[in-house]
Amino acid sequence: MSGTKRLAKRSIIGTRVSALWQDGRYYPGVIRALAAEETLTTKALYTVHFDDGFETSVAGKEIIGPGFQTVPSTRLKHAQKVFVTMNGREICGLVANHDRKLDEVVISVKQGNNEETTINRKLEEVRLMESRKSARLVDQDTDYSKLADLQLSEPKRRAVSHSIDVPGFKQQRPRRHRDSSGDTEGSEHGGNFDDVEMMDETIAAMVLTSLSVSPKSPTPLNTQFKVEHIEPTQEHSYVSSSVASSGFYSGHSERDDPSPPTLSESAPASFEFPRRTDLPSDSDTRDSDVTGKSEDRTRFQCTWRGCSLVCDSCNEIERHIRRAHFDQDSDLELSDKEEEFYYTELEDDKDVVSVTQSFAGMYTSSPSGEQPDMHEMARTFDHDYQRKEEKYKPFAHASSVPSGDSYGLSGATTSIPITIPEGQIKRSLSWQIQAPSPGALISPPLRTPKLTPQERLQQHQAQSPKSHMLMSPLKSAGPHHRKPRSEVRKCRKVYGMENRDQWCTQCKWKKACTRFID
DNA sequence: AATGCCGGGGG
DNA sequence: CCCCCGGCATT
Repeated sequence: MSGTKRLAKRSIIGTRVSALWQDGRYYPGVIRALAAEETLTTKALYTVHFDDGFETSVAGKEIIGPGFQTVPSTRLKHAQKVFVTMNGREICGLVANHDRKLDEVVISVKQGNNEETTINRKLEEVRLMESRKSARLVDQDTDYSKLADLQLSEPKRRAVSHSIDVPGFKQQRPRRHRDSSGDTEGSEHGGNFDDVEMMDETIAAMVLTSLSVSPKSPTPLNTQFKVEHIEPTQEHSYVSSSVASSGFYSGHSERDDPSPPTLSESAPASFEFPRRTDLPSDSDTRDSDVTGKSEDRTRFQCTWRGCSLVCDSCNEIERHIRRAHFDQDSDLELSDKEEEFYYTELEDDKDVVSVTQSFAGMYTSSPSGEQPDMHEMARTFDHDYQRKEEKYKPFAHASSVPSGDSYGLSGATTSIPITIPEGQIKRSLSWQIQAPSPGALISPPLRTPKLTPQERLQQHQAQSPKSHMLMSPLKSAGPHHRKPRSEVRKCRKVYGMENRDQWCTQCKWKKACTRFID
């Protein structure tokens, strides 16, 4: 009737999922946004807002949940929290051991009283999320599992309101730690590289030092830009730069954990943290992280969404990109130097660029807009998601958001109140630039003989050559109810008939696809 | 012919 | 609600 677009009940945004965290375990959370759409060479990245307040980008393949993998493809780590059905009831337990070969997951469960039992399940019987119950429980759920696993290290308090500020106490390190207690990973190694090595404290320290703690902010411009750094999930740029750096400091494992160990961070640290509320402070370190470095030379900045790492040499940055963003660290791949699509040189104008980008990187819950860098713009790929996200972002520029669809909002306990200083920020970035330059598309270097549904999906996304005008808000396309057939990115196409179970519900019911809305 | 999905069922 | 499907428009 009114809207041109009938939006589905659910899109990926807002989907409850369980996503892989740096510690190699999955944690419950909500898809917050598409952090980086599929490109020819890379997997889609989603911004996942974990129930415990953290937020980070996760590759689609590392997300379990409706619309994503149904079952983890890797070995479940010890102490991974899982859910299984036992006697018709869903119970929660911790993985004690997972034998891939035997397809056997040994789970230890705490029963009502205090007896602990172990059960064996097949991988596909194991869920990483509660099946039905939602938010409240996630939040409430006494994590028995953990309680006994390690003696509760500190009196935890429950944050009741989600928007309380924690003035003096900033969750400094947005990263969890590999279980300091019982991550007896060793139980059966089968050459599992899926495990995440913890980084040396030393190295971590170095990294942090070299990156984020430049003692002063040399650039005069910084002051002016400070404002822009204060809000949306600041940890974003923070996180990613350290992730990034870990990439080339540690040499292996794409997902190292560079943060220095903190004593009390316990294993799957899901519930121990006070809810993190974004505080408008602490902008300076990050500032320098991005802008503040030696000024006089060409440097390179990663333009990957959510990352704005700056490197001094072309090689470094490419390496970083390869490691941190492409899923591979082998140097052999990417023959055609695709990395160069993801970084940009910083020179005189770098101030603008980097600030802009870093902002774009942090945006998370602000209007999308990604590489606002005009130079590189010419060779952009698919910017389609800009439009999409535009619609899902409930907050942010109140002026231009069409309003109306706000269900993307994590139906759960975690919504961070974000206040964006209206005005300038938006101005300084142009959200919707797009440069459809068909020539810029390289033929995808596909090297997968057999495609999983996921990969098909990715291909599709990568290939679909769409770019039209950005929506004109008040203009309805026409009076006809059937809109011109949309893009070919529908569940059926993407997943194929064989994988019907992966389709979005709507597609199954022959309704309008909710997964690939356009 | 295949796809996308509306409108209209039934449980 | 959840699920199914006839049928039609679009490709």
